[in-house]
Amino acid sequence: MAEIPKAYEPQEIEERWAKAWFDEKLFRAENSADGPPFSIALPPPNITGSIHIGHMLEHTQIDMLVRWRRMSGYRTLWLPGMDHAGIGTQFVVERELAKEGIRRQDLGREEFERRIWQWKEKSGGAIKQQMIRLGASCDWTREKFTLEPALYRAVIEEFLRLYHDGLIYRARYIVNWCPRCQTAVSDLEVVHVERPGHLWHLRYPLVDGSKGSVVVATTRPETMLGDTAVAVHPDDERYKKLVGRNVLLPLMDREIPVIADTYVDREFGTGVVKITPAHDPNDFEVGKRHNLPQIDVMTNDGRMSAAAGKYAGLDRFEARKRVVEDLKALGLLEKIEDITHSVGVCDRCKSEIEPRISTQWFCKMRPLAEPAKKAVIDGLVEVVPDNQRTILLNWLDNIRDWCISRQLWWGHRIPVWHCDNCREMLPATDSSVELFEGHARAAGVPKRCPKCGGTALTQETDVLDTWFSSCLWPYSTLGWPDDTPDLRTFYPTSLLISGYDILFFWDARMIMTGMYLSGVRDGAPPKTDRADTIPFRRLYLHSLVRTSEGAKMSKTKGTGVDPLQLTQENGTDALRYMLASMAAPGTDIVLSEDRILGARAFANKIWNAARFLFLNLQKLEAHGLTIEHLASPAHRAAAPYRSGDDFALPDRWIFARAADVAERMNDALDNFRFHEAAQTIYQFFWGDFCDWYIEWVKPQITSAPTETTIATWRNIFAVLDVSLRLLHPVMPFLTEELWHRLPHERPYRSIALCEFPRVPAISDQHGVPELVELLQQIIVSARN
RNA sequence: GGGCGAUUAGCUCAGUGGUUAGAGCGCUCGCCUCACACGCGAGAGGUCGAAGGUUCAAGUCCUUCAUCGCCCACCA
Repeated sequence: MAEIPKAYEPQEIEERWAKAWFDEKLFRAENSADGPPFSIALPPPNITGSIHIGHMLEHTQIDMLVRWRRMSGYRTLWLPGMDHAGIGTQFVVERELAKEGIRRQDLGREEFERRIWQWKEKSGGAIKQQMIRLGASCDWTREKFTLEPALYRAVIEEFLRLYHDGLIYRARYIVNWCPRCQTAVSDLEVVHVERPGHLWHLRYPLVDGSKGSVVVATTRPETMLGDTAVAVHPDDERYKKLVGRNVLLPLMDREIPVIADTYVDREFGTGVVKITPAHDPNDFEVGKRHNLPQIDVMTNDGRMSAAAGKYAGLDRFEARKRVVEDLKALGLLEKIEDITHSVGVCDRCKSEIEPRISTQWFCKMRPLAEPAKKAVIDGLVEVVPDNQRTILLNWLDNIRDWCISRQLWWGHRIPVWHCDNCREMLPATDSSVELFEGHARAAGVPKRCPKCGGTALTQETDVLDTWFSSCLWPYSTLGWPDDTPDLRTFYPTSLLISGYDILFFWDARMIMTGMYLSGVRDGAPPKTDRADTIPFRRLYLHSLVRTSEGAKMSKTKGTGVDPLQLTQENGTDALRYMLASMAAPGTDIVLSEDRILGARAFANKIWNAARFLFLNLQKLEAHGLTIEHLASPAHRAAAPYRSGDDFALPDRWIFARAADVAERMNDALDNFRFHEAAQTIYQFFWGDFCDWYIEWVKPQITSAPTETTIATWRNIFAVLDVSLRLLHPVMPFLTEELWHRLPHERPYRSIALCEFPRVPAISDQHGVPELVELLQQIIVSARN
């Protein structure tokens, strides 16, 4: 095999195998062994661009486990797909359109949706190609997309069940409003950043003709235009006499009452709080208790509304400046304090979030959270690392209702119709969908209003939060709500691997909706085994790849690393190995150039060890010895071989080591210790097999054949074979290439369908490792 | 304001109470030895963040503190 290059050149090999695996549908679940099912749903990447290094870390870990299970005899399904990612995708497509000077409003809803579908084809296609190229052993015949008809139907089914059970309601409430995205977002989509700001102290005069006044403090002075009261603590002696009287709201010249409410902290500031029910969650509650008017002084795009009087039309930050200036001119600006405070910004576009009253759809979470909490406490879903379990339980304990409506154009449209005549709300009659311009929409359209008989019905324009559909993923992808063979075979999935950053967004909601939709109700016994209602039996939260400053990798910040470029330079297997070797549970990863180079050297080492064997074997062909004589599948399976009456010490040792390594790798992989699995096989292959075993047997395999030589040759090929199979989950391409250079019984397909090594080949190992270690020490001193 | 994690060799990191704390990279010395210089052989390098405590035994368990990072939280 003189054609074996001296240095491992991964590009051509990887591309060839990636294509072959895909074309042959090698990882279709039906191709797996007939053993117990093992299933994983891919956390669907957002179709907002392409794969980044964080995806690659996640996919490497999933793929290692999936390949390992598949090789260990499980009927294995790794189901891939993509998420439509409502707000995220709409954001990037709007940004693309902006380059052409187009706003989505210019296009209208339908045309804009068409543009996004085009984008989806492009981005989704790119992600799929990248995953294939990076060796993800998914069953692409089962690929899914959250907006495709079957999954659209699942979402409507979910909505209707929750709606009819009274868990989904529509209400006017304070929500997090993003003026850039012009939609409400959930609490989880607001990120808090510490920023320098000001606390403005404003003086509101009493209207009783006295010169008296109260001073309130605010970080958002422009909201004072919507104040409808000031509040003091009922037991605050300083202000008791003011309660029930009025102050004059400056700039608006509106009389507003002084009210008493225990919400006020007497110790903070002056002990007087301005109350703006339409722009602050606490004030909203206070306002409800005291029947205060709610004055929304802003518009959807973050400008001041008509209710803001002469400030109407101004941008909210411009209005802030003007309000402060005007108050100062009136002598009502008591003081300005410099503070740093936490500002909520939109997770997606980083604009400042405006707490604002708005009519939205909500999902009651307490009834969903309680059974989930109990299940986690009872250990029905194993959470790894364990400390994440506490974090999850804490969150479930403090859960609040979920704002599920979004004022977007991209997503599952809420399946409710409004009667144009009487405003009655009519949910879809069933969860069926129909195709419109090639894409799904709700088909269970109500025909007439049962209340007024009107037939002019208009569907709700809001769409659902992306996570409302994502949380069905492990079962909607298997055919739910239908009872399909896939659902019966592969559900609940065996494992969920996700980043801990989406524990609340996704993982927790999957547990909650999974249990609920399976019929688990708080206080009522479930129809099936409770564990079978949880979408996954184990939950592994993997680390995040961070920059050296600790920030998350981010494309928008330019700190994202393109894994394709790194794989071009170093090879996919090397990058996979590097990521695996750093993936210790519970600790985030900072990429290191050195570690990548080390992994690349390892790939090259494996290549050259094999090359050495094949080159020397060639020399033996003159003696009539072929690889079939030495390394046929039967020969490899029958190893180890005796040299004469007994096993040679090196043989005995290397097989013992191999068995030990196999055992440790099985254990490591079963416990998500990817780094240990990677380092164990590294140490074995390089430190034991190359540095010692090959060196020891070199004299025999480089000289003319004898019986001992042949036994040695057979053993060495058997060890190579075992090594390749042990390595395969982490370095699939290289091992596939080398494995195909060994002889096989036809038909043969892939090392990926071979058995993962498990059992020791030589049982009698008393004292061998110790003896060899002693020998190695003697040899080392001799070298000195 | 709560919670979590990190702190170990020059660097990046492993270390599941038990002999002299490990790896890779880097460094020093010697090698292009007919698989590999992405390599081979031999080395140097650590009071395991600080202080207490538990234990026959602590990098590992407990307490306090420091520094860094992350998450959660409606105090204007």
